[in-house]
Formats: sequence, C-alpha cells, structure tokens
Amino acid sequence: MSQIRKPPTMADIARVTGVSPMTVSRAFKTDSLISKETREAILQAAEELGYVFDSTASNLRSQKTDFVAVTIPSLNNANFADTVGGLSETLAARNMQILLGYTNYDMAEEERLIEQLLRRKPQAIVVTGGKHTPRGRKLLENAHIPVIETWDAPAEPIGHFVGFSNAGVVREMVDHFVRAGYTRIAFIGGDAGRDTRGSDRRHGFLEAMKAHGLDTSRLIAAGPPPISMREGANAMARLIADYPDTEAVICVSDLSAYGALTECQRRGISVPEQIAIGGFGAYEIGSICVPTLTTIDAQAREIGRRTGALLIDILNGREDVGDVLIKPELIVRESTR
Amino acid sequence: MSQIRKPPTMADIARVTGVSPMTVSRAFKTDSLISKETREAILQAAEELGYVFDSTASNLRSQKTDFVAVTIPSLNNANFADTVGGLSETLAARNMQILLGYTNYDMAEEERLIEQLLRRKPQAIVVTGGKHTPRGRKLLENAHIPVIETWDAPAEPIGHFVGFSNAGVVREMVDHFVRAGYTRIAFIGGDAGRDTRGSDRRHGFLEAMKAHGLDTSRLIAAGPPPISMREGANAMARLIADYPDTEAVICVSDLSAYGALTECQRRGISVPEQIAIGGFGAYEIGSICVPTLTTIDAQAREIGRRTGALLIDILNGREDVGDVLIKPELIVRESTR
DNA sequence: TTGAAAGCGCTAACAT
DNA sequence: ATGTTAGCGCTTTCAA
Repeated sequence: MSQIRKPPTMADIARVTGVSPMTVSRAFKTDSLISKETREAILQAAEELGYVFDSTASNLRSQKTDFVAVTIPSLNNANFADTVGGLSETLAARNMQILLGYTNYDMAEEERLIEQLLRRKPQAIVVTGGKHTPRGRKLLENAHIPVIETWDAPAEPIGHFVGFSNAGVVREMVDHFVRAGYTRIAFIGGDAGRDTRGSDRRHGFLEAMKAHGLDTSRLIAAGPPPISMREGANAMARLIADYPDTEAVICVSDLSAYGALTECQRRGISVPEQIAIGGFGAYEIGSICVPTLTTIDAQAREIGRRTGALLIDILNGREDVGDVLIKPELIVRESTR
Repeated sequence: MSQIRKPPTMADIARVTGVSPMTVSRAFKTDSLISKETREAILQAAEELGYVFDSTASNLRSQKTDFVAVTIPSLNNANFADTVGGLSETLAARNMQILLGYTNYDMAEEERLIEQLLRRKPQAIVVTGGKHTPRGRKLLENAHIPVIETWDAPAEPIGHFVGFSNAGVVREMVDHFVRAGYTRIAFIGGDAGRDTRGSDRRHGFLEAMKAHGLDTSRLIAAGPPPISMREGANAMARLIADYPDTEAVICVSDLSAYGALTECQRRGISVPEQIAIGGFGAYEIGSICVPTLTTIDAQAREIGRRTGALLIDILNGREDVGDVLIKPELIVRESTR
C-alpha cells in the first residue's frame, strides 16, 4: 500500500520530536549550541523518517551554496583531470562541491558556460586560462565572487592566478636542446588561435629559437586542439617528409610526443640518436615508454591543490592572499641526448 | 565610489520596467505567454542591471534542480571520463548540470558521496557499478528519483542499468586466445575485492579458463586499483619470473597492458612472438603503440550517451524504458597472433 | 497578456 | 539551550 508522499522536512521531524524546526536545524550543524540528548533524538527521528537534508532551501536562505564553479577545456586530459582532482581533494575537506563545465577549448563555449554556472550561485569560480571573450570577462568581473585563473599567466588578471608561463617553460626546453647541441629544432603543436596554452608554447618556441639565432620555420600544425597521439604521429610523418634533416622536435604535449615517437619506431628511425623528442605535461606514458620522454612537469595536481588552498584562505576572509606562481620542472629522459 | 550592493533581483527589474515580478519571471522562460515588447524591455533592463538569474531560488520554489548526480571511481581514467563526457553532451541539450563525485574505487566513500549528492536534490542519480554498501543501496532506493547503474551488470538492479557483463567480455577474450592456440594464459589485475569491475573480469578469466580445462594459477595481483602502466610493468616482471613459460597474458586494462608491453621491450622479449598481450578499454595508447594492442572496446562514451538518452526519456515521463545492454567489441591487433 | 498572493524548506536575527 | 518571526528570490496558482 505504498503511496507517493512528499519527502519529510525539518518541520516533520520537529513535530515527531516535539521541538521547534529551528532546533532541528541546529541538530544538523556540528558547531551549534544544542544539548546532546535533543540532538540525538532528532538525528534518530531523521534516520527513521528517511529524512534527507535539503540543500536547495538552505542555500537560498543562507545565501551560500558551497559550490565552486570550474571550467576546464576537456575532461579527457590527464593534466586537467589532475588539476580538478587536486582541487576536489582540497575542497572536500570543506564540504564544497565542484560544479564542472567543459569549454572544449572554445572561448565562446566558455562564455556560455560561465553564464550558466554563475546562475547556480557558486562561492567562487575557477577558470582554466587567462583569455576570455569580452562578455565572459565582464561576467567574471561582475560576479562579486573570487575568480581564479589557472594554468596560463593572464595578461590582465581578473582576480587571482595560479599557474605559470607556458611560453617561458618551452623556452627552457629550447635552451636545453641548444645546450645539448641541437640546432635544427622543430615544433609540433595545434592549429593557432584556439588553444591558448598551446599557442603560448609555440610563441615560447619561436622566441627562444630567435634568441639563439636559429631557424624557426620547422612548425607543424597538427590540427585543432587537443592533439591526440595519432595526430602527433601524423605530424611527425609530415615533419620527416618536409624537413628530413631535423635533429630534434618539441611537441605540445606528451601525448603528441609519444605519437611522434611511435612514428619513428614504425619507420626505424632511432630516438634519440637520429631525432630527439621533447614533450610536455609529465603524463605517465612518458615515464614508461621506450625510450622514456624528456618532458616538462607542469605540476597539474599541485595547481589544483594550491588553487583550493587559495580559495579556502579567501573564503576564510584572509586579505593577504596573492597569486601562486607554479614552477614547472624540466625532466630530462631518454628521448634526448 | 563603488560600494558593495546586493545583486539585482527580478523585483528590481520589475520596478525598473514597471511590470510585476511574475512578468519578469515569464520573460526568462522561452515558452511562456508574454508580449514581445514586454519581454524585450525586461531582458534589456536585466542586461543593464547586470542581472544574473538565481537558480537556487528557482530550484526551491519549483522543486526542480536540473542536476544529475554522477559517481565515478576516478576522474583520471579515460574510460570513465568518456562516459561522463557522453552523458554531459547528451544532458547539455536539456540544460542539465552534472554533479560529479569520485568514489576512489571505495564503496564506503561511494556511500558518503551518495548521501552528500542527494542533499542537492538531483533529478536523477547515475552510479558506476552495481555493488554498494547496504546503506548506500537504501539511500538510492529511498531517493525517489531515477537511479541508473552503469558499467557492471548489477546482481539486483535498483532502477535502470546501462552496461555489460565484465566477466562475459573477458571470457570472450580467453576464447579468442584459446582459438588462436594459446593454452598457458595469465591474468594481470588489481587486488581482489576493491574494484568490482576488475574482480568481475578476473572471475570471467577464471571461469573461461576452467571451461577450457586450462590451468588457472597464473594470476598476478598488481596492487590496489586502479592499476597504472608502471604497475602493469611490474606485474609483467613478476609473471616472467614466476611463470616463464607463459604464452599469453590478459590485462585488466590497456594501461596495464601497455606497461606490460614496455617491460617486454626492455627485456628484449618480442610481442606477440614470445608472449601475447591483451588489454581492456580501447584506450588510444593501444591503437598506436608498437605493436598495437588487442583489446576490448567497452564503448565508454556510448554508455554515457545511452545513459543520458535513457534519463531524458524517463524525465519526459516515458514508461516503456528498459535497460540498455551495451555490446563491447573485441578488437584483435598486433599484440596477439 | 498580466498581476496578486502565497509559499517552497530552511535559517538569520532576535528573544527568552 | 530553545523558540518565534520573518524572509531568502523565485514560481505555482488563481484571478482578471
């Protein structure tokens, strides 16, 4: 004879327990003043009634959702997944829930997403990247909540920033290659314009090569970001065809770098003897493939953790919080000599 | 002279525009009856005031959040990320927002998560796996919202199901190996008990081997799930040490299979000539490494898409919705003869 | 096509 | 330690 009935509310528990709804409310907060017996009676009644706390009502009344909105280019990228993981870990301690959205590496989509996420009244918003549509930027500025831009150093920060310079980091790798004696160095990346981090890395490559007085024409555009292993392999094939005397290649990510490596393996080109390969991101693949890949560890998880810690400080009202500059680390492995 | 002021509400827009709050509310719904001029005036006023629609209030009043709660074992797994991606894609068309939680392959954590997510009053909940703590199960049963279990065929479904039999699928691979002439076949998986999908696959392996009258002792436990590439490599090293005459090995995932492959490469063991390797999950790595990996495509993204479609049907009030049985596909590649 | 009244379920603010 | 009152911002419901 089960019948559809409305889920129990605090008022129902109050009635059963013989207290006021306010007391029931207090029983569910850890810090409030309430006698032990009253709380226990209330919690037991709640369990018996199958009560489920209603956050939507609580959120509205207290003007506090404990949501943190986060936009990332794509879930299917171990680096961004790690950042979200680190952030999630840190925020879980404060019982905050992440509201995740995927921009698909598209600023217009990001704008749409920001607008949608802000309607949920998050306590803070974390975006990947420092470039936005004008309207997206305005939405962030007018949101009146902490804004954190991650990964890319923004030209004009909106709020706080946790990340590093993508250009600078590739410059470091070029320097390493040059020190190792390579001069005919190529770059495999995505098509210009879409992925800002990828573009920044390409710019870093160009600047560094110019600084060393080296030829900057060996640029292979592997398609719209994100660049897959397969696209890295295809790009390597084109590189070999177009610039057969290339000595070293820097890839926009470890995934494309690994793809490039497999292309060499299929063609019997030895790495690093005939061509050296560098990647980006310190994906697990690069630490275990044969040969292992020289890469840059951008410390994706750390970016997430530090973002979470910064957020907690801000929400705790700390005033002296600044930006966090992450220091990526060059990891030299077997794919370069 | 900027001062902190409360964000504008519909009442503010109503005042400015000279209409009632109800009319403002109507202006934001696409389907409601309202004159074109009134709506335009309202939307313009809203833009000027920098109004942001408040979902929390809307949710409370209409008892409808447009949230779908989703639990997955880990974000950092391309298969689950694909499932969430497919689901997200499908639900975006209905403007539903996913509330994601990570169980870390732990049923107790799943229970905690389910409870937390239900407080947000989602319209539906999607869980990965068909095994839960007794209390977790009860929470799902009493939630009075559609429940979809994915990936594992549950022994006793709570609501709906979208997935396949993990055991059955590994059985298929064993059959394939046996047909190809292999008899001394090993299995590399995670420690028993934690990851239900991994355990199911191991069971499938054992059953199939027994059915063929073959030795089932070649089981390597590679550690607590999820099994990394590195752990796959270590497991392969142990397999070679403990059972040097092994002809073929089935790994619980492509990642561990790839790790195993690299271990063979480092030792100069040729694949598939000296040992054949099979994986699971159709990760990109298996389609591009040298040699490419025989695997099973579980159609992770399709699981997400079908889950989303099922959900939309249910929320649209369709009564004739059933379960969705996904048909994983064996992909034979170079790592087996 | 528009408006008025009421209330979703909780909690801030104040009182006892 | 507990209760009362009011109201968060929207939308359901009914009326015009």
